[in-house]
Amino acid sequence: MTESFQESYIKARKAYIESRFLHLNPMQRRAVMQTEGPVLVLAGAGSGKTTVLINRIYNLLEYGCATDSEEIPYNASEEMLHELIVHGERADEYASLHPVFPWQILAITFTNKAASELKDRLKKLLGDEADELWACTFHSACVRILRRDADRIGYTGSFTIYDSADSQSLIKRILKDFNLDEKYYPPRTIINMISRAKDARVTPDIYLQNAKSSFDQYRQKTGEIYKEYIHRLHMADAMDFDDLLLNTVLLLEEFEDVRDYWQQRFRYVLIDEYQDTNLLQYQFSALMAGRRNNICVVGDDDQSIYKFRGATIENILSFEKQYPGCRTIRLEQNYRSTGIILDAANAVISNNTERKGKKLWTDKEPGEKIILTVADNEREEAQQIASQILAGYGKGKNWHDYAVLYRKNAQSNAIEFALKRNGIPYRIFGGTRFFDRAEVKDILAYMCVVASPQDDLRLERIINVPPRGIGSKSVEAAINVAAENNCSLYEILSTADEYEELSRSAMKMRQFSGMIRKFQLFSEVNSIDLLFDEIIEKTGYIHVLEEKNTIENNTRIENIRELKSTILNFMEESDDASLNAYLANVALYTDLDNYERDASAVTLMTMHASKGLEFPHVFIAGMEETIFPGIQAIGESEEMEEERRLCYVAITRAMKTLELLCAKERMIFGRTVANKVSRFVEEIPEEDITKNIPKGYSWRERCENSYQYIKNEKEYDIFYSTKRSANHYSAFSISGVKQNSDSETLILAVGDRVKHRSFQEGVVTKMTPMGNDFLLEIDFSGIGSKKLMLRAASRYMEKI
DNA sequence: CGCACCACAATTTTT
DNA sequence: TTGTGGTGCG
Repeated sequence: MTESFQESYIKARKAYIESRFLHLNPMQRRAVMQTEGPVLVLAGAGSGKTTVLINRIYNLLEYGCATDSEEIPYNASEEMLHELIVHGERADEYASLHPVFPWQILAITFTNKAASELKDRLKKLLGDEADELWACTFHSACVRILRRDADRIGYTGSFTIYDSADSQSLIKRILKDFNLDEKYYPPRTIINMISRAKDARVTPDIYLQNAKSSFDQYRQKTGEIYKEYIHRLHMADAMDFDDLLLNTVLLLEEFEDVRDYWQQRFRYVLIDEYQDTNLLQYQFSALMAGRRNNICVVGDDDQSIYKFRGATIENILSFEKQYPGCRTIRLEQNYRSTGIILDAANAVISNNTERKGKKLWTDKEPGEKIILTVADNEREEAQQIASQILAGYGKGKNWHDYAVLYRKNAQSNAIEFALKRNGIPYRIFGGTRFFDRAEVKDILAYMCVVASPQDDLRLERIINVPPRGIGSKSVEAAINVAAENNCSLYEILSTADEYEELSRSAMKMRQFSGMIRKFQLFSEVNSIDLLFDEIIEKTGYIHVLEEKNTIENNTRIENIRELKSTILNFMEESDDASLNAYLANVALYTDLDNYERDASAVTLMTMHASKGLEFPHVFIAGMEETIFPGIQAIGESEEMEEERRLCYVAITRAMKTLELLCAKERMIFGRTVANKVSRFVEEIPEEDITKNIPKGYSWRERCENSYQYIKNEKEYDIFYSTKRSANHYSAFSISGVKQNSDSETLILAVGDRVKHRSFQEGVVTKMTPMGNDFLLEIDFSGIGSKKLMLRAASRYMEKI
């Protein structure tokens, strides 16, 4: 076989495969065909990222590494070459080189929704073969890996998963047992701190050591909580979200055979939304890609909006350094939006400094201008949206062509109300999630306890729900006994009459544990939907709700019915319909997964939730300083950049039209405030925008008389230093707001020392005007920085 | 023990 | 304005 034959074979093969991907643009095609080694795909919004992922996987399965290899089949012949050149019948076969089996591919996404969309699209392309492929989230991938070998690291294979609400109640429980005040140790803050520690791989012991050497009492306490938290999770055979990642990484690092197994298995690793990965997720990816280093990450640094939960943009910025020889591909052609929308998005994001730099372009028409509407208040803002949608619907648009995006969930109220009044069907995402509703959690808690009775946390939740006469005193006593005997609460309940201190409710406790026992036996021979029915029936849960025929109770019953339908759904779709499998699935399930693109309804969601979605017509409500960008970002350049990225994400959701709205005044916490129009609006080029502003309204004028608008850190500093030198004016005379007659609001300035009723002494480090009030940041010695509203906090503070 | 009412505090985004 | 957590009474 001559060398030139080999060359022409490779060439023909490549040309042939290329011809199979002609529906892609050249950059996309490169991303599909560079199969070997590390690849970084910087994919702008709407640049066909998912298409690339799908086609890349298709290419791997169909042609293996043929497009990125010098190797030719050992039996390559002139005939085969000819077949390739003329695209003959057997060309497909001859072009293929070491095709990949579906189970050798690991494709990681961030949301279940993205994962199932990937799967669905692959299924359409490949048929049932796609089922073998791992297209899942980090968390579910970790669960699968852990289920197999959890015993190596001290868990059983059927460990339970705690969602964030579970973690929070566990923290609260610990605080109680430690006799610590939730005010000093807000559970949320503690959870955040633990989460960060885990991500940085700081163990409780290291954490405590650090705290001790720096004589930090507060950190020492939180360290103890951290330690206890881990301990209790372990006792309950439970892992929280972070543990899933951490333990997987530990497992892979520690056990060579386990690592080998997975590295051997997965020839190709693909990671979506790489800009949102945290340290652990990076380590996980690196471990899985292992020796072959066939890792392809797809992401967009401009769309990194989850820094607050530990995502480090560094991962994507430094990918090229971490993987020398990496090949970088930029996808900048946008297939989603009109020229004007892209122009606006580019203009806004260009105000950020920390980015790789990328400019979206399109060959589409410029399209319609962006509209800015200034409404009188949030009610009118919502009404504007409703009217526009109604008008569009009248012209033949579908409800699902519309989306309303906002910064925070609280904004949805007014919009919901307006849509309701106008009879517009809508779907809302976020807010209290379905699986966070009390009734849903209750029923699931029953199922958890049936699956693993040592789950004290869930047991405690349902021990008296519905009421069965085991009050908090009795529960407390039983918990104490359990702690003394170092065993689970369930064990104590089932042997309650052996303990004197439980004599009063022993009967009821035994009845309860007997019922759980019966459920366990029941579930051994029955499917989960029947177990569900049995639990509802025997606990009388729905029955109790039915007794009071209130709207609330009816919606609760609805929710429980809905839960049943998710169970049935799960049983249909999953090949492992065991109780454990269901519970694991449920913990990782979010509302967004319910999202149906074609449901005939307007979509309401936060900008965060909208990532990855697209809509022909988009409204963004609340384009005001202090809302978007949020108050917390003003004056903080890093956070401001994140807000701006969020704005970029929101703008690029729109395909055809985009309307921005703001209100002259709006109610926040029962108070009317006037905000300045968002700086992001001003960053959009004049020529892209049509301003729909009431006569005689000038936001520029407003801004001069209002402290709602603080442009950057410098101005901010000047603002406060002037205030300070002005010798302690009342906050309210400063902001030009009438002082309350009964007000005993403190007169404060940055630098003042205060004494708070519960937090003791602290120093005011920051004052931010907010509505008719000020947001104070006070650094309390030992506790750290706290944010308080001046008006409210004045009653508990004095100046010292 | 359970329910109703009151007081207070708090404001972001979520796999 | 909203939600939560604590208290006091039946």
